[in-house]
Amino acid sequence: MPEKDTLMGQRKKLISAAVIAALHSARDTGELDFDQVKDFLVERPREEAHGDFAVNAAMLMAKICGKPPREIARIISERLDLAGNGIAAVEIAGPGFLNFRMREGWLGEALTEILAAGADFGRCNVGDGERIQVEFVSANPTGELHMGNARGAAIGDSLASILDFAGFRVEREFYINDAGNQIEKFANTLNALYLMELGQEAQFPEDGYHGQDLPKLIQKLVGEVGDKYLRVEESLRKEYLAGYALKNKLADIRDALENFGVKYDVWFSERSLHDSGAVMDVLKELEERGWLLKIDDAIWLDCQRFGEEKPEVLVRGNGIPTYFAADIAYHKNKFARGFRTLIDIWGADHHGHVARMQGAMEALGYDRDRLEVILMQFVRLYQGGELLKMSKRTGTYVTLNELVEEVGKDAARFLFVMRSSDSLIDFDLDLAKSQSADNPVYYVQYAHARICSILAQAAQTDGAAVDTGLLNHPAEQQLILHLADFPDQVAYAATRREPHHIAAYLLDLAACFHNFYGQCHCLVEDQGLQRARLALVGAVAQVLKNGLNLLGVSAPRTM
RNA sequence: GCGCCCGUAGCUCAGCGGAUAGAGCAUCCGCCUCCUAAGCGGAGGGUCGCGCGUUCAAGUCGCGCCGGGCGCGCCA
Repeated sequence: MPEKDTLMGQRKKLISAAVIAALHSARDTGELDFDQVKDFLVERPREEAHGDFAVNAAMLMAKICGKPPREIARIISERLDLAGNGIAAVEIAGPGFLNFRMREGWLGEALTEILAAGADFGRCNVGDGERIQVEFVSANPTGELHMGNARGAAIGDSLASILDFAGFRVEREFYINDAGNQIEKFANTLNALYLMELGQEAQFPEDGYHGQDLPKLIQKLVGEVGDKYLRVEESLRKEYLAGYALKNKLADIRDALENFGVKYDVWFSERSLHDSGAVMDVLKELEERGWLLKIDDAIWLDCQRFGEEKPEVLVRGNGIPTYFAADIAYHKNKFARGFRTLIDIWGADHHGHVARMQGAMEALGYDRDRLEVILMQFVRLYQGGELLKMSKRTGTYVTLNELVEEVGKDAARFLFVMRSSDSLIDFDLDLAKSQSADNPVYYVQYAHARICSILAQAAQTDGAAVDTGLLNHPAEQQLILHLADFPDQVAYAATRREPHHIAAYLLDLAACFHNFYGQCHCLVEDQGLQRARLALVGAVAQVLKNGLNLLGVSAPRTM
C-alpha cells in the first residue's frame, strides 16, 4: 500500500478492513468459499456518480468463489458493518463494483485536517526514513550547461524534493568528471587557445572543444597571469590550464544551477577516486571475486555472467582505467556512505550503460535493484520551425543561463517536469519566449495569485470558528476532494520516481479552483459562508504552494 | 542485426488492469455593472500504430509485426 497514514489513506483503510471483515463473515457462514482474499483496490472513482470510493473486490473474488461478481458484491454489501467507520451507504454498480459513499461532513473534516497540516500537508511516509541519493546533471565541466542538462536538473531536483516530502532522507549529488580522456582533450584545447591568444604558433586540436566560453576564459586567464606559462613544460602548462578552467567552469555550472533553483548537498570528484586509490581497490575486489578477464593486454569485466552480450573494458592496454571502472568505484563509494537506494538520472544515450552498471553492482555483492537509473529522452530544440542540432563539441547549443534569462526559471522548470522523462520533448524556443503567457505554469500560478488577492481583500478574521458544513456546493466538494488527494499523489510520484504526476495534479487542482471561482463568490454577505470559503481557498493556496515548491516553481502572490 | 524508449483528438501530451479514454493549444459559439478574463462555460474532433493472446475486464499485461528516436568503442 503506497498510502500509509494519509488523509485518504485512512479512509481507504477503513473501507478495506470493512470489506475484508464482510468476506470473512460470509465464509464463516458458508455463504462464500475461498482460501484468501485477493489484493483488491480501494480507489477514488473518476465519475462522481460512482460515490466517494470504489472497491473491485467482488470482481477479483469471482473466480475463486465460483460465483458471479454482482452476486458476491451483494453478499459483501449485506454483511458490511457500517458502524463507526464513517461509511454512509454502499451500492453495487456496473460489473460488480462496490461504491461507497461517506457520511455527510467527512469532507469538512478533511478540510480541517488539511488546514491544520498547513505547509506540511502532503507529507507522507512511504520512504520511512530510508536514505536515498539522487545524482543528476553531472555534466562534464568542459563547457556550459545545455537544454538536456536543464531537463535533468529539473527532474532530478524535483524528484529529490518529492522523495524528501514522502519521508525519504535524500541527498542531491553532482559527479564531477574531472578525469579521463575528456579532460585531456580539454587541456589540449586550452593549450592551443592559450598559445594562440599569445600570438604563438598553434594548431587547434581536431577533436577540441569549440565552445565560445573557452576563448573568453583564456583571455581572462591571460589578463591574470600573462605569458607566465609560455615557458614552462607543456604537460605542466596543460595541467595548470585545465585546473584553472575546471575551477572556473565548475563555479559557472554551480551558479547556473543555483539560478535554476538547484542546490546540491555533495559535489563529488571523479579524480578523487583515482587519487585515493579507490579505483584500484575496486578492481582488486572484482578480481578477488573472479569477475575479471584479461584479453589483449586489457582488463575486462565479465559482463556475460550477468547476461550482457560482451565483456566491458575496465583497464585499457595502456594501463589507464576507463570511465566505467571509475564509475563502479564511485557507486561502491555511494553504497559505502550508507544509502539504501541510488538514483541516477542519465540521458537516453547512456542507456547501454545501465545494465552493465547494475551488473557491476551485483558483481560487488549488492542487489542490482538498489541502483535505479532514470533515463530521460532528449530535448529537441526548434527555432523558427527548424530543428537546432545541439552539440557541445561544435559549440551550437542553448545554455541553461540563456534559457533562464529568456524563458524564465518557473516556466522552464515546469515545462520540463510536466512531461514524463520517457517522452521526447520538442522545445520551440520562439513559442516558449513569445507565448510565454500560454505556458501551463501560469495557469497554476494564476490560481494562487487569485486566491492571495481574495484573502488580501477579505476583512480581517474575527476569530470565529469555521463551519465547514456550509461548504456543500458541488464545486466546493470537488475542490476538497482534490485537496485531500495530494498526499497520495506525492506518495505515488515518489514511489514511481515520476515528478510529472505532481505537475499534472497541480494543473488539475488549478482547473478545479478556477471552476469554483466562476461559480462561488468568497466575499459574500453571509459571514459564516465567507469564513468557510476563505478557509477553503486558503487551503487551496497552501496546497498549490506546497506542490509548486516540490517542483522548484514559485507561488506568486500577484501576477 | 541486437537492446532500450516512444506511437492515444489537427498539434503537444496525461492516463495506478476497471465503469462513457482526458487536458492544453488550434477551430467554432457564449460569458467581465460581480473577489485578477494569464479566467470560466459549451461545441466539434478518436479503428488508443496493426494483429494475436492472457483476463470477468486491455490504451494499460504478453508475443509478433509496422513506423520514429537512441544506443551497440581499449569514448564518456
